[in-house]
Parts: sequence; structure tokens; C-alpha cells
Amino acid sequence: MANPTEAPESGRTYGGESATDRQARQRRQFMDAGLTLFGSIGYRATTVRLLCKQAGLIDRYFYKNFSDTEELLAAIYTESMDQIQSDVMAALMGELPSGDTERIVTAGLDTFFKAFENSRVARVCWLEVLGVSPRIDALYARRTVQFTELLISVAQRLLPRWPASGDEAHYIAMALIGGVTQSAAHWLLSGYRAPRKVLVTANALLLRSTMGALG
Amino acid sequence: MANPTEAPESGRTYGGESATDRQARQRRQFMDAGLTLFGSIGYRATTVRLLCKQAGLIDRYFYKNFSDTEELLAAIYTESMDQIQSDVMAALMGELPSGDTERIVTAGLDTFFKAFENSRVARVCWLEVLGVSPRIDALYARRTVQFTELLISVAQRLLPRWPASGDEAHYIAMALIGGVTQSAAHWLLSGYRAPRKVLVTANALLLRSTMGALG
DNA sequence: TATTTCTGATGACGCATGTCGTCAAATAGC
DNA sequence: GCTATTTGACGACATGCGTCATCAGAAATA
Repeated sequence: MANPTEAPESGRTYGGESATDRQARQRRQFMDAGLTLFGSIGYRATTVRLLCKQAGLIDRYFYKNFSDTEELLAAIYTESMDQIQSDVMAALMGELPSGDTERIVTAGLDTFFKAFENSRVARVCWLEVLGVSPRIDALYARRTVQFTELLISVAQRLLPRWPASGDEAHYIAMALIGGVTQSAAHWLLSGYRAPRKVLVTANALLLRSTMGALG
Repeated sequence: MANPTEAPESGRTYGGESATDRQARQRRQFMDAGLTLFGSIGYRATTVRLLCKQAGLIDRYFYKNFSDTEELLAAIYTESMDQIQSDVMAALMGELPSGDTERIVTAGLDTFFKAFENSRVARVCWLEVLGVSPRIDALYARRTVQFTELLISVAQRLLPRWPASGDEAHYIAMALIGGVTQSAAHWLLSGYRAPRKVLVTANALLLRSTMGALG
């Protein structure tokens, strides 16, 4: 043994898995368990014991991957929103060559709302992340800004006369994103009463008319 | 004593206050303490002991007024939003005779955002209430619907061609309200970087252009 | 003044939590 | 096969929580 006093830097293979593979699998199990529990009983009601029971692992491996439940929440939120954001961007890019504003906007919105038809994802991303801690609040705020910037970049492509900079244009984009996100949150809270198409067309009209007024 | 076995139905005066006056004062003290704590350290971090210390009272009087902290949160949220809603309605009614859509919308928005310049109120109403429990979620959702109905009724007055009913018109109004509320939430999270006027004009443009497209 | 009610302070209870330690069984490397 | 590591099960510890009981002193009533 090279350094018997310290913890081993590289673990052994066990059950046909290398140490890093095991760690990655355990991390994924906790991420899945977290999405399930945060998205059903809520973040506040979720304890480390429950997470372990859901993941089928013991607490030792939880603390090896996350410092606390808040860090797990941050990881799940970031992963979910990364996925959704890249899906939306892919949908936008797919329709961008058409040059049809209506189609581009609709494609982006439809992909967005489709992602939040998963109520667990929706609940975590719109309800559970808010008011947990300053750190999580900052995460949420930064993500909102990212979507705002995405909207602005698309608007600049579609509308040459769109005011690129300026606080007001920025806050208009922010309000538009807010309309979309709040629609998603209320969609969830209403038990998905309306079909997705209604959400998409309503928000498309909002985007189209506002961008028309500015572009 | 009429009924020695039961708790006294009507208390005695004490310290120059009647029993009902005392109870009302204690309730108000807890409401103020709740707004202070929920709006600073957050709902999750607030305990009954802290609330009592902040209110300068003991726990017995807390439980005489509220069953738990969740009921206190609901009471504070309802009171705050009632106040804001009636302020906004008063502002709208004050400008309604002018018939000037721009002035009416701006007056309502300015009153709305002015209320949330109080960061404690803003934090409780936009961050802390979310994801606490199904009951509080329902309270939040219902309030959003109320603001949506308020917007629709104003739109019907200003725009004779506004589609009164229909899911889509309803969700458009919901998205518009969402834009306003999300602006308020992000305004808080960004530390009120932009002046209120910017928020008002940005959201006024959103409302004006969308209502123009429909009216 | 004597009695009853109200108040604030303090402590105790049962419970759930995060976290850590122990111990036997399972697995891998020599 | 022997030894070291990894795993899961279980329990212990301190902490903080909501909640309730007690008790001495203040204030009102008769």
C-alpha cells in the first residue's frame, strides 16, 4: 500500500464495476430517487433516509456523492433544465432555416411544454426550487436569464429591427419568459386540465404580438 | 361559574384590553413577526420559537391564534395579496374614466410593482409560498386566477372585440399575468437592480401589444 | 383584601432529523 | 485460501422541532 494512512485514492472493482462506475451509478440512482421524491412528496418532506430507501442504497453513498439534500436538488434542477434547454434549442435550430416565425416559435414552445408534461420535472423546476436557499434562488434566477438570452438571440435573428441591448428590451424578454414559465407552473397546479396545444398557441400569440410590436 | 369544566367563553379585561382586543393584538403581532421572518430567513427556517421571540409573546398565544406555521403563512399571504389586489383595483378604477388604455394599464402596473418594492412581501408572495403544501399551492393558484379574471374584465371594458370566453383567451390572460408576476419575482432576486419604471413600461408594452392583437 | 384569571419563563416529552460507527457477509486480488 | 476492501443492516448520538405542563407573579374582580 502506497499510503496506508490516507483513504485509498483509487477503489477496487466490485460486482464487475470499477470504483468510478459504481460511484457514477450510485449518483444516478440518487438523482432518480430525488426527482421521484422531490416531485411527489416535495423537497421539504424528503429526508436522507427516504432518498436512500428509494434509491436502494445506504446513506454512506449519499454523503459520498452529495453534501446534503440541497446539493442534490441543485444537481437535479440543473440536469433537468440543461436537458430541456438543449431540447428547445434543437427544436428552434431545426425550424430556423424555414424562416417562418410562427413555426419556429411554436416548435420551441411545444418542446418546452412537452418536457413539463412530466409532473415530477415540472414540480421540481417551478415549485420546489423556489425559496429553498439563496444559493438555489440564484440558480433559478440565472437559468431564467439564460432563457431570456436565448429568446433575445432568436428575436434578433428573426427581427432585424429588434433592439439588441437596453434594459427595457431585456425586461420585455424576461416578462415573456415569465409568461411561459408561469403558464407551465399553473398548468401543473391545475392538473394539466387544458391540452398542451392551448398552452402553446396562447403563448405563441403573446410572443408573436409582442415581437411584432418591437421588431 | 356557569360552566367550570369548559374553557371560559369570554375572557376578562387585562392591561386595559378586553379579551378580544388582546387576541386581535396578539394575532397582529404574530402576523408582523411572520412577515419579518418568512421574508428574511425564509419560511422553512422559521420556527415557532423564533416567531414567539420576534413577536415578544409566548407559544401559548401562537397556538390560540394559529394551528401551525403553515396557517400563519396562509394568513399573511392572503392579507398581503388582498391589500395589493384592492390597491391595484383602486388604481385601475381611478384611471378608468379617462378611457386612456395606456394610462390605465400603467397605473395598475405601477401600483402592483410598488407593492413589491417591499422585499419581505415580495419574497413571501413569490418565493416562500411555492411548494409548501397542496393547500398553499391551491391558495397561490386561486390568487393567480383572480388576477387573471381582473385582467380579463378590464380588457373587456377597454376592447369590445376581446374574446370574453374560451380557453385560449383565458390562457393568454394567464400568461400575461405570469409575465408580470415573474418580472416581480426576478426583480426581487436581482436585488431591485432596475428602477420600477422599467418594469412598468416593459410589462405595459407586453399588455398593450397582446391586447391590441386580440382586441 | 381575597380570589380568580392572565401572563411570562422554564423545562420536559416524544419524535424525526442528519450523521457517524459498528459488525457480519460478500467480493476481489495475491 | 488469505487478506483487504466493499457492501448492507442496524443502532447510537446530538440536535432541533412542535407541543404541553408547571409555577410564580401581575392584574382585575367581588
